[in-house]
Amino acid sequence: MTAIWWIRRDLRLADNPALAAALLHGPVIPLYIHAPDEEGAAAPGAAARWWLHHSLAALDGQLRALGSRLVVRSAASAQAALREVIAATGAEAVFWSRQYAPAQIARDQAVKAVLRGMGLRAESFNGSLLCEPWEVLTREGKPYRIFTPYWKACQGHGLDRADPIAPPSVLLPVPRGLASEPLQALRLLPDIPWDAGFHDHWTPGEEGAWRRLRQFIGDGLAGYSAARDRPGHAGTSRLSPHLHFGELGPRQVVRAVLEAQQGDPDADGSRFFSELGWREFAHHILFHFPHTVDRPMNPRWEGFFHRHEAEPRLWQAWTRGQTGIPLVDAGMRELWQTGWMHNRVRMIVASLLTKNMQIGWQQGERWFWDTLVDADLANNVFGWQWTAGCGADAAPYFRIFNPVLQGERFDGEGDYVRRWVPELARLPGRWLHRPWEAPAQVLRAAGITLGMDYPRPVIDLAASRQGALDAFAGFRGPA
DNA sequence: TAGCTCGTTGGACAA
DNA sequence: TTTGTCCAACGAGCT
Repeated sequence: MTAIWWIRRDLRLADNPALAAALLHGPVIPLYIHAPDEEGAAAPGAAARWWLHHSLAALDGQLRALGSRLVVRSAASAQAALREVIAATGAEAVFWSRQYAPAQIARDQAVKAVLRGMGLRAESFNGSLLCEPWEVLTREGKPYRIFTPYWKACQGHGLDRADPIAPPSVLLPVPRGLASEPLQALRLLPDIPWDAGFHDHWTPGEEGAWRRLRQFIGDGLAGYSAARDRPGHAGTSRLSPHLHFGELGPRQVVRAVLEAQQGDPDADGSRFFSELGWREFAHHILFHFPHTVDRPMNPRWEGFFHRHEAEPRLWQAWTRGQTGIPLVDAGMRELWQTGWMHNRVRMIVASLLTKNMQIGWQQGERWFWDTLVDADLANNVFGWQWTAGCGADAAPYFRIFNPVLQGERFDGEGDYVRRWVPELARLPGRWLHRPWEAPAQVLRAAGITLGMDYPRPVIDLAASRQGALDAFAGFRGPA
């Protein structure tokens, strides 16, 4: 009794409950459907499409090694593609891992109803979260809005509830006649080769994910709490794109870290786990407050973050890493060249855009969406609203990052700025994060003419900070 | 129920 | 240089 494994963002064979259900049912058709128009705001951006292409290729390789292959279809709707494959194969069941963006939920509900109406088994599984959003509620049965109590409750359910499901060791072949499009036909890769540097930093696919996880556990876990804040050092796990595409599930990550902890008393996973917790919380918020896709979680801020929507000079400087503020430029260039940015720097560039520049967070969110390989709707929207001060965060509005002080505190050696803003490489550390204050002879000795080799700041940090504070204080919410 | 405490990631300024 | 305090007011979640 043939079953379709409808593959979405669960591009792995190990610990995959949808695949496991399909295997129990009978011969499995691994089907990837490309129907981005259906996904709304969650349709992958350019950098994520690059990842998706290579991850699908990797999955196809794994499937072929086991005797199967990936079936790829592009279609106007997933439902249409599923019907075609069902008609061609006589499949009697479809299994998939859940997604949590509003458009995806609506699509899946409709698909499930139609398939069941046709007499098929249609079931969805939790393939990407530690806790389903509806499992973790306050005692009043309402969704949490504050991280700490949420995470406490989530952990109370047990992070390591079930044993991981082993990957299949062999698969039955997909029927010969069942057509599949070549991956290239999906046109996921960029026309202009801006992705040239990506391969130096990333290996999409389940194998690459495990290599990254093992590397992190070996090198990074012990010093994680302190090292994670320093963008110039490889102190973070860099698992975010692997998790987004489901090449690893968070349960597998938890399990691997717990096992490592048993053998090493220095390895304390709790800080790292709480980062997984933020990922969970972001999905929890998106599920329970679906309007946050493009509107503030708190309606009080409706209409506030739009004022300099069309300030092209500031916007252009920000996107291109030419603001004249070294840490910000380093981050934006790291993003452009690698498809990723260190988390602390994400907060700092977002703070500059939304507060100092007073450009709407939605604009920054969409830029990140297109340029991050780990772009994840729940995380991205959550992070931007958090920084802008209109999301699930109780912090006061006067928290505005100062990119100079942040640079001096967390990139004191200047490794990060020197790497991504090489024109400043010869500037002494004392001036590296504030080149506009450097004496003329220091700049000369470093081979820098401000305004020529490196921009003067496009915005006055102190004045714009005050401007943002005034704007916040003066805003009384929508009428 | 009503009250209490607390809120990932900060900055400025004074001492 | 480091440390402490303040910067609004609120509302979530617990007791």
